[in-house]
Amino acid sequence: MYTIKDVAKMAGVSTSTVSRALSGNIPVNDDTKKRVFDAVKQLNYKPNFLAKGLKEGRSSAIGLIIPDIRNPIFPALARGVEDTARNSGFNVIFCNSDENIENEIESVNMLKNRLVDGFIFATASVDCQHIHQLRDENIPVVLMVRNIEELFDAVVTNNFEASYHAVKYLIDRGLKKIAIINGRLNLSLYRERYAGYKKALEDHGIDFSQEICFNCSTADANCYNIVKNYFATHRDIEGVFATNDLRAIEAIRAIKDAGLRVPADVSVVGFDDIQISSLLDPQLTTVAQPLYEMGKLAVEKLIKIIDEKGKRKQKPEIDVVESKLIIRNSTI
Amino acid sequence: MYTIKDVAKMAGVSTSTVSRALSGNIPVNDDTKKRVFDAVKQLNYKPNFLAKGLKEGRSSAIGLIIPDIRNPIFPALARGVEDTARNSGFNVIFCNSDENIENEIESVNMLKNRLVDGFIFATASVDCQHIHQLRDENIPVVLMVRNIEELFDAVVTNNFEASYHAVKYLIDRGLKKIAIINGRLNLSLYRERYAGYKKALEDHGIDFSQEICFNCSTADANCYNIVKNYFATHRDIEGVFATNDLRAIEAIRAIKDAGLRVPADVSVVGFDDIQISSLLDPQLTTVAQPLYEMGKLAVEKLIKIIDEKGKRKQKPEIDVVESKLIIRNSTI
DNA sequence: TTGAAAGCGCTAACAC
DNA sequence: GTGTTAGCGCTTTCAA
Repeated sequence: MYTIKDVAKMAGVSTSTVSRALSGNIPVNDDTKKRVFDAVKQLNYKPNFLAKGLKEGRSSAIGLIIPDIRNPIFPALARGVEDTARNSGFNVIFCNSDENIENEIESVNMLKNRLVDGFIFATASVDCQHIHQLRDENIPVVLMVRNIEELFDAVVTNNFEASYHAVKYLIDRGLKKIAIINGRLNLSLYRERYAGYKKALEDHGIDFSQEICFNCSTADANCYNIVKNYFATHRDIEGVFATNDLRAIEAIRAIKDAGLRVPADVSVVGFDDIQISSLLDPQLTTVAQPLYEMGKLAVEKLIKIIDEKGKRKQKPEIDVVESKLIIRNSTI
Repeated sequence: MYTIKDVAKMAGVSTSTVSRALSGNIPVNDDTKKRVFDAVKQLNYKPNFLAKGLKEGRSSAIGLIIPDIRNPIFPALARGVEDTARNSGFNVIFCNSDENIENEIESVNMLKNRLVDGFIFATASVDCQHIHQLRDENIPVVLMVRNIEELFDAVVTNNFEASYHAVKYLIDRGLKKIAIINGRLNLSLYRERYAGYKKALEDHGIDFSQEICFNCSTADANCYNIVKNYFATHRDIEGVFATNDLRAIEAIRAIKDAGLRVPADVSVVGFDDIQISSLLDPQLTTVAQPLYEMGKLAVEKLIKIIDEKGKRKQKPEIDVVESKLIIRNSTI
């Protein structure tokens, strides 16, 4: 590995001239510039990011903190993040938190020691002092997918409207008794989806019934049993709005195993459009979130904040992207 | 952010003493050690990894280079990598290559500039000069999932045996005409799976027929059409061995759409046991790779090499882990 | 057992 | 337009 000194020596200039020539935006004589570039090429010189980072107090790296990359919505987000970061010269260090605040704090601390230039979080809502602290230390933060009380910059989807339209779609198809399978209601995204469901019922004169609001908040695995148990004694539900695709898939299995057909007897709508949803039988009608795009937007937002650093930030901005209903075969 | 100087001042010692106390393995007077730790705690001092890395020529970070995190086998691997790396004090910087050698080289160069301590690759086989070069520069490398000619340390699965047993299982169930859906045969893992298939047929006196060796190497999407076209004019295949789950899922859809039943008319076996495979209808019989474990092993191997650095490595070691057939409902 | 000092590779005043 | 120099925060000789 050659250093800037080697380049300087070969080009017959000082290291600062090399530094300036390489930076691009500081005037350097064309002739010396050429000599520098020749030397760089000949030695295949690559600047040491650690030295640069140490000097500048920044690292051209961002931290990505998500619950678990194995959860099918995160790969696309992560990919959007990585592509976009790379295009701007950033690397991404990724950490899984398992929704555990201790893990999250540990990761944040490690990444702070690395002088990452900013953080992207998809995190649980409760307990976010560590994020507040980042803000207080003037370290850029953007939340993704999961919003916390409008306190931070964020990129989220229009959960309320998307859910409203998904449920409205079922209603428009003539269905009246429509169940919802909720997720963890301490996440705002699930509260919003729940609210969209209720509002759609209300706007179309359908009574809301707590009895058919299923709760699969703990682990997705339970969803199958909850739905199956219900159908063991009731056959009245015509439609199911599942607040994510995994729950929709579980529900479909449960409905089938209860001896009913999807969509002939029961229509099912999911949320997320994870990769597998189009491969199922029946293919899942679901709300597609632009996950890759959200990751991209989150990084763009973060980099803007990084570049503006110093100027004290005003009110946080929440970017809302549009999710759209993809109609496939799990609904009549 | 406090620095080692602040700690030194508060503890009334020199920075070198702080450094020694913190390092743990250099003798420091118990009393001064205590004063140092007190100061560290009081200031909540965290060492700057960039400075440490610059000095030591290492960064406590590893590079993870995979084709695409959205490919369902990679999240579990990545999770295994991250968990294990973190437990040893390493962060992981992840890069998607899209199987593109240019991207891969670019990522490698960026990460080298960051002085990552080692690389984990899941990469295509052709053209691996950049990996050779890493080795020549004495930068630790471990391959994962995809092996290249036994040239590098690697963690792979027993593709040949696992495929052999999967096909043997179909044969044992009384099936004779068994097709295979191959992947890109320039990847050794697919060549091995193909070889396992052939050997199983041969050992059980079944003629091999090129006509029912389907090739879905370009894009998984074609798989549906290839299979459907075949079944449009033939009804003779009793079993299908798909060399990954996505192809198995496509095949099942194609078989169903051709008016046949799975598994009553055609049994289908997949490979990988991606998350969704147990949620399908029918649930997929498939070969489960211990993906998380493989990621874990790859990191353990890498860290061992990092720790041994300097000692010139001998022959590369290939760790082979066992994949196992999971019998579910897509086979009779 | 401890401190002073050099230096990892880079950038940015500051001089000229 | 360019060189000299200091210094980012850390570790590690070298002396004491």
